[in-house]
Amino acid sequence: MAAGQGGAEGMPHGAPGGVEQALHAAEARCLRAGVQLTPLRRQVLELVLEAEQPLGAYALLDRLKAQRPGAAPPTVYRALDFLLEQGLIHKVERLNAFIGCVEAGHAHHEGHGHDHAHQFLICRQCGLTVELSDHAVAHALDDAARRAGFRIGNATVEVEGLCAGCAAG
Amino acid sequence: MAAGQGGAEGMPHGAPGGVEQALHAAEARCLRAGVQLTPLRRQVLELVLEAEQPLGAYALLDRLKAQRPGAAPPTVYRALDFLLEQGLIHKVERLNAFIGCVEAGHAHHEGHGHDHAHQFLICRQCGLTVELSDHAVAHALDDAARRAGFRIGNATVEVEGLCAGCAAG
DNA sequence: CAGGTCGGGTTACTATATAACATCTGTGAC
DNA sequence: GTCACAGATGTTATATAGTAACCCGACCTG
Repeated sequence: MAAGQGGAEGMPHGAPGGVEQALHAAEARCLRAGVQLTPLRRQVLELVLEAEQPLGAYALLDRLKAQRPGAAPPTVYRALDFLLEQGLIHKVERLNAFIGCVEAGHAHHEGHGHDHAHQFLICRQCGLTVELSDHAVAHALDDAARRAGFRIGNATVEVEGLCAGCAAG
Repeated sequence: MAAGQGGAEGMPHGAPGGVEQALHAAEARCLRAGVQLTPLRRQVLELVLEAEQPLGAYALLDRLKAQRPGAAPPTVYRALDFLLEQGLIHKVERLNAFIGCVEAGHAHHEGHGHDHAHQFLICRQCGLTVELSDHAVAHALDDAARRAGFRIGNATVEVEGLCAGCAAG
């Protein structure tokens, strides 16, 4: 929970030290939700969290095979579906890839977890992907949708651009 | 908010009468841009515009085959790439599908066309997909991205929810 | 005509995702 | 104990989405 208490906003994923901690938080959360973070699911989550960038399902599958030779596409997709449902990871639609949810370990999200407003910034050059939880964006979107008569559910917000480093370089 | 003078905002796609008109606008626009809206590209655009919902590339391919028996995946993908570049259609990432751009025919977009801020509202029940051009959303996103040090490019904003009809029914 | 660009045909392939069925394991009913 | 069930995973096959590479013909230009 600590890790990035508000410092999480705008942090790149894959901060190496935080992985263990995030796994423990995920365990606790699943326990409380009454669902099972099985060894397989935990392994897949770990692979996602270890990566510095969003990973595709087949990239995950390749890595998973090192530990589980028998792994096949359904193996990884089922684990990913579970992790998505629990709000432990997100899918980046533009990349067909998966990334750990920065907010997953935060106490104030536990309990309603898998629905927090989030946005991704994706650097077109270096691939850096940053998760935001910008309230103003979420609110504007909510507003616009309501004006159009929509009752809104999950939103996919992904911006492609250049990160500070690449823009400077 | 020009064409349809505010009326276009929030309109469902596929208004049947408008297809011919949109095709003519597209022709004029391509002429001005110095690019060719060839018969194939025009056919694909027509198929996209005729549909009431976003269509996948292979659904388009099937329909295209009625007119062009030899059509293959590259046939339709190349046409779609062109139409995307010209800003005549959009891709809905969550559906891997394509839909006509509501703004394409608007005078004030011609000339810089393919980059206007847009958002989609997608009804999870009936599939109704509505395109918005909400300034507040675009601005909030721009802001948030700039604060994170990103120079922003294209944004994908897609909200899944329930349309007015389905929420009422 | 030589050489270029562009649109499109054709073949083959890669990548992403899911269906359907089989197996195993734990739990509660009886 | 064992029957039945549910959940998780294994296994095989297939569906869907997207691209690479090469060719050819039309057209334009020097």
